[in-house]
Amino acid sequence: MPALRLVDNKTSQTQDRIVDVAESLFMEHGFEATGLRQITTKAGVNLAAVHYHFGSKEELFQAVLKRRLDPMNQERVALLDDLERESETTPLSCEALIGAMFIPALRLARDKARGGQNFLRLLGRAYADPAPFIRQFLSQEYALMIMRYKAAFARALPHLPPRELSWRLHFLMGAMSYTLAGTDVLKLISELNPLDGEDTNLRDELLLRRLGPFLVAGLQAPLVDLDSLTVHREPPRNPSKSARRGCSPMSNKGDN
Amino acid sequence: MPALRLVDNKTSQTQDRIVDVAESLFMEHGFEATGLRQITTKAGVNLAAVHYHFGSKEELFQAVLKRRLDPMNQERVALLDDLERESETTPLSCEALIGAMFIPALRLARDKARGGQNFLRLLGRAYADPAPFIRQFLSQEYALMIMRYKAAFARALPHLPPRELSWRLHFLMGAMSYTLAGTDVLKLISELNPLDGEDTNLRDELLLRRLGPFLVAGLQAPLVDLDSLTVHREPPRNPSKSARRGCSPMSNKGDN
DNA sequence: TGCAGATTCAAACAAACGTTTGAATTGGAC
DNA sequence: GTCCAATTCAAACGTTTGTTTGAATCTGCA
Repeated sequence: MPALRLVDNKTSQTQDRIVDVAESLFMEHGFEATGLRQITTKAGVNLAAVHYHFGSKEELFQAVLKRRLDPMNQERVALLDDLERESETTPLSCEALIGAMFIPALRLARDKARGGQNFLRLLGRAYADPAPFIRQFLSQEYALMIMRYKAAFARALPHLPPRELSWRLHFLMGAMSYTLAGTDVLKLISELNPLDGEDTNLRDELLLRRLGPFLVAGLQAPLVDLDSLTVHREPPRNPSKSARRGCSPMSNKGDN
Repeated sequence: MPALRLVDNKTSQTQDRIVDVAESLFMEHGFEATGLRQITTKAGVNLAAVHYHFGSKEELFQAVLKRRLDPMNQERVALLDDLERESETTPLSCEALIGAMFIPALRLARDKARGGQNFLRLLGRAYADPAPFIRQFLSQEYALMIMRYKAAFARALPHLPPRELSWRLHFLMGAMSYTLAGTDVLKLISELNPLDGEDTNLRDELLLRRLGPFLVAGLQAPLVDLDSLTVHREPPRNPSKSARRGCSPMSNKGDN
């Protein structure tokens, strides 16, 4: 039984080819539906090479994610470090924090021709996967970055109670990852952008200028009065009344 | 070869058991990773029953989704019908529209003990699945509802250009589906809610009171000036400048 | 040249996959 | 009781799955 990855000074060509092909196939068919034989055949390597270099299919999957995820989150933290170093006294703005979170992801999406965009779709799939080894891997992979940004947002929005902030960041991550994954099953943005295929930097800037204000406004939304809610066990006979009841309590309490 | 589903007056017990078990297993392991033998064994039915009643594994999957998706989206449209009938003249508020979209989904999540929540996680997986038969099925399943609400939001936010509205609804669906799926890989809302296990109606109302204002504020965010953006091919040497540059252009143009 | 150690290779492992088949069983209508 | 259709059943179809094995090949150092 050969030792795993004893030589790491010059990463083998075989490993790279496997990870490259695995990334595209995992993205296309998902983790479970992708066979090792598809990967090794398309990569032009022997089937046993996967287990020799990575140990198992699961570890190969983690290697695929780790290769791009680690640099992205490190860049996010580095940007936050820079921001905090430059403005030691004044708290950072939500705009700056959102930009620092979003830009590394966009840069990743743009990287390596089409590989980057594929990776983010693969990441979107991994988010929704309940397999323990994936969830555990992802949560540990994001732990540091999330902790840092959570603290930074708490300073940027000092009036928000901690739990309210957690929820709003939850919504933020939802909108952000949904947008980055770019699945759009609902064909909401079907009207094709006339800038498609043009300058990607310009497209990214356009996207950030749309997503940014949406998220900033959401984060800064006025606080609601959670105490005044009344609960009804069963909705009343008329469904329309139930609907109106359901949205009216969103009325806010103060003006922030 | 027996005809498929010729008798539909009294739905067979076997079909229901298959769909019930398939829903929980598809949710747990995903479509590809779930074997028909797992389903039929756990359901206590014969292996061939799946093909007899549904035709194939793919059609079984669609049946699982359709069973809960159809009523939910029909309820959404019905609520919108009621709202529009009641206030013919004045345009509907964003709060009302968001509530009408969200409440049927919450009611589904609460339905059938734990089955509902499982279904929404399964739905979250299906969103991210690039398999053509899933994407085609979902987009046709949502088509009518999305069209109706898009038009309603357009009337509620008449100052938004169509493309801007599409993007904001895209962000809205991202936050909403991410929240409904309830995966939370990033452990953002780890601080467990003290209301856990208590009245679900109250929990739902709380959730809507948090998500609603966030989305309303996002939808009503001031318009940005998309013309004034300048594009840089390569980010400057100092990464912090790149970060600040990335978030500052979010500054808005008018006050809506 | 010769000896390791790292890597690749073809081949096989048991197990599970979706699907099909044809006979056995069931349930009502006459 | 008989007949017909709907349904269930056990068994097998041919593939494909992830993983393992042991020998062959390659690479670099003495």
